Amino acid sequence: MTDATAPSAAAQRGPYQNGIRRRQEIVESASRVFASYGFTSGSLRRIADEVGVTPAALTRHFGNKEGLLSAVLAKWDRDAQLRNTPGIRGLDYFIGLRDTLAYNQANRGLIELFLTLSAESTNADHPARDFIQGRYRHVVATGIQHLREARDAGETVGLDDEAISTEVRSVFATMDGLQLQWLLNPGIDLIGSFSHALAGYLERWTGRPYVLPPLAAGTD
Amino acid sequence: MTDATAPSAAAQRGPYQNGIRRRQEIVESASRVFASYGFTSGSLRRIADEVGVTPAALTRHFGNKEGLLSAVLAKWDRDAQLRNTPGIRGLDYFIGLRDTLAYNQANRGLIELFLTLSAESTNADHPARDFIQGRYRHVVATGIQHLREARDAGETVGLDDEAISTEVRSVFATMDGLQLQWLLNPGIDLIGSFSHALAGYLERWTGRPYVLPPLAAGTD
DNA sequence: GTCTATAAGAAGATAGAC
DNA sequence: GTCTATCTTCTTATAGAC
Repeated sequence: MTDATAPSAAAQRGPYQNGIRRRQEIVESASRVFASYGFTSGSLRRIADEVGVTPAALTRHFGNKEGLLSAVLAKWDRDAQLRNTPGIRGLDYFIGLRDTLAYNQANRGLIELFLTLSAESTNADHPARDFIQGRYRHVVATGIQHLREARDAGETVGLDDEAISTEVRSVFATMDGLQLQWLLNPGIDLIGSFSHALAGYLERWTGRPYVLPPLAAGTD
Repeated sequence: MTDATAPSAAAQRGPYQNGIRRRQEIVESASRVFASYGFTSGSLRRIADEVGVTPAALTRHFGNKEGLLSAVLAKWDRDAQLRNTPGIRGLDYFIGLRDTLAYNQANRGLIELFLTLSAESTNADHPARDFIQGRYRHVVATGIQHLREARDAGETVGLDDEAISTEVRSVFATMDGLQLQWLLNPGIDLIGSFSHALAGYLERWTGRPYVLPPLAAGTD
């Protein structure tokens, strides 16, 4: 396929334009396939068929299958960084987790990819194990930092460092577990259930009833 | 399925003794392999190698790979029934979840199997999907029943049916999420973290501080 | 850059010997 | 009951044409 469709203005006639777009297509397709079938069972052929090329084109672009997985994880990390809003701190960080959940619900593949790779990473020699472990460490560390900040600002009652660590882990556990339930049964109210549970955590931390502001619409 | 009846006293010299024992060995090995690699990626060859037979022997016993999975799930269900202690009701049921967690921690393969199959069952046509969905439905229904019983006995404050459903789902979500964290990082205090979170739920339900009795030793 | 063709191997499953 | 041998299909990866 020569693909000599010289596009008009925007597309420069530079030599690597199509290759870059093709790479993006492949990474997006690979994300879907790995999310659905896992890394081991998700085949290069299926990805290639989705994109409309042959498996040889994939190994050409990414060296081998693990190289493609690395590209998928790198993109995941990059996208997560972009969604990160640095202005939110302290207890507001946890309230903002509902927006994360809403985003995940609208992008089901993200949850599937995390869960599938986590399950596979149960094996010590899985290529994504370090990434998954590191990502969890980072998320928990961030949560701990924000809850400590809230405590130091006097917004909480009776939380020592150990309790903070446990509470943060429990919040993310509840979040992950509800996402798992939603994957298996999309009929459940994911946001509502988490909001309910989150209010419970906040009430315990602050020692007073907590009213959650409604979810901002259009979080897309 | 033939499902030969259990041999009465000592090993009768009946003709099927070795076959039955061999079946058990295969199912146990398959549970381990499916837990580690998933159903799709866990191969008959690996299971056969573990047991010390050829893949042909496996298909001979169970028809095909799905038949072997069915046997694994059936055994899982049977074992779960045996651990079920029918005397525990109401709020005590939730306190008893810590014992379940302790058992799971001592039998890591159980958690791996559930998580791996859940992740795979994300695909609508996975052979274990109905089983996993049904199992979750059953667990949630049981929890709802016990929490309602506690409410009707006047042990809780201000819980309508919808809140009960949400609370029960959140408890199991926290449990599953902590188990996932423990699989990825066995260094965390699984029982302690869950006990802490569980106390929070119980305090919210009963409206008063809740002191959890220590975990019974030797839950094996 | 993507293709066809192909290598080298592992998968599930079957047939028939013992 | 379990074996060996074999079938078909699918896997990742490479070589070379265009």
